[in-house]
Amino acid sequence: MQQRSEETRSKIISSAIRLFSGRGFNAASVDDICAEAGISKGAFYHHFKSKQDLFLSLLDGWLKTIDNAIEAAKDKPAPEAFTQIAEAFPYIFKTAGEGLPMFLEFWLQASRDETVWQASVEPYRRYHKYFTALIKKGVDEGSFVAVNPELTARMIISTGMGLLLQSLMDPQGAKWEKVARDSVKMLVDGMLKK
Amino acid sequence: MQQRSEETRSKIISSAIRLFSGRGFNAASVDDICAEAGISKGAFYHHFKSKQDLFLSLLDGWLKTIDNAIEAAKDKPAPEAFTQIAEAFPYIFKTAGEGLPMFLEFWLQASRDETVWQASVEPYRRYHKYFTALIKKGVDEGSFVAVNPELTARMIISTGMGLLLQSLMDPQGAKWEKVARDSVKMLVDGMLKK
DNA sequence: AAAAACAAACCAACTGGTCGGTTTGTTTTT
DNA sequence: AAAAACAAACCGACCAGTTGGTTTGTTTTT
Repeated sequence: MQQRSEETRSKIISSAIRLFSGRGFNAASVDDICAEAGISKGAFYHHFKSKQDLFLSLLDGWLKTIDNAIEAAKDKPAPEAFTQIAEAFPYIFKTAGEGLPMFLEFWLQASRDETVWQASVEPYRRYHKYFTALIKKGVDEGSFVAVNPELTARMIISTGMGLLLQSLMDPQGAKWEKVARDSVKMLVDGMLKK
Repeated sequence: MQQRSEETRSKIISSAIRLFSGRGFNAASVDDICAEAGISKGAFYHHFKSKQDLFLSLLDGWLKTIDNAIEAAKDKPAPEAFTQIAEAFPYIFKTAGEGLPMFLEFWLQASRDETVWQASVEPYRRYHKYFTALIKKGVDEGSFVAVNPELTARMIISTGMGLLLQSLMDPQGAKWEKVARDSVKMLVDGMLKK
């Protein structure tokens, strides 16, 4: 009963991730998603009340994986916490399927669709606050020099986003994961007390 | 006769920028663009042979403004060159019209459309090479410490892209321009020999 | 300088097709 | 028998692009 239902649902979700990230929300039709998942339109509308509903559900699941990664690094000293979160990034930003990044699609829709924006803006601000607090904590612990934590947090987030964007255009397998790791290392090293 | 023609063409272009950046390439229809520009579809297809042709034409113009900004900073010492390019960014990344960024739309289409990718990848690699060379030049001039120029260039580009992405979601007027300026300053300071 | 010819610029109606979404009735699975 | 999935048909809206005819400004002829 729930077994089959759950399987169908997850087939829809992984097909949707693949198509949304590959073609974009608008260009991927419900028909396409159903065809990819090998299910009927009826089944689709049994699980999601609309295409947008599906999208918001994907967004929700994705935000949860970020929260989990942050939660898992909660009690570590600041430099280790950054490193650990950086390690989790390649997974977070690839979500599932072919490993194509949904992230940009989430962001884009958030900038254009009021409902998606509403669902994203609070978590987004929370992440920025978290990174800022983590830097301040590093300063308090005596391991970081007193930089501008607000701005530095912004830049760390920016770097992650920018690298993802670049990897989107110029995909070269695991190479970008190394670049991401090296970048975080460089940023953290820059903050470390010599 | 050319007067009127040129005026129509520029009306199409500015409407297209507004709509593409506001809704995305797919969601903005040719009908919408014509309505916004206050011209007919016939006029549209007189000036551009397709919607994609219009898009490529916008991309081309945009890449030229970047080249110009880089060209203008050519002979300055490295730290000044970075600062000058950073100053030009707010203009480059806003293109025209309502000031909404077309950049993301260019990037997105490049990752999804072979033709757009072809038109973008060479300039993109050129910019990365340029920044790398600029950092090396700074090292040679004795003003920068010997960092990893390749990676640092990537990070500078990433930071710019990431900040733009953030500004897209959380628009607050000129605030992001200040953040961008401060970020470049921070990155350049980090490279400067103490 | 007026008239005629011309081509570029433009318009508005239309084409063939696809879209997301929904409904209806049937079959399979639990 | 209830839940889940299916297949097919339907719809009003919208899409990019085409067509054929009209306006506009310029050039040539008289």
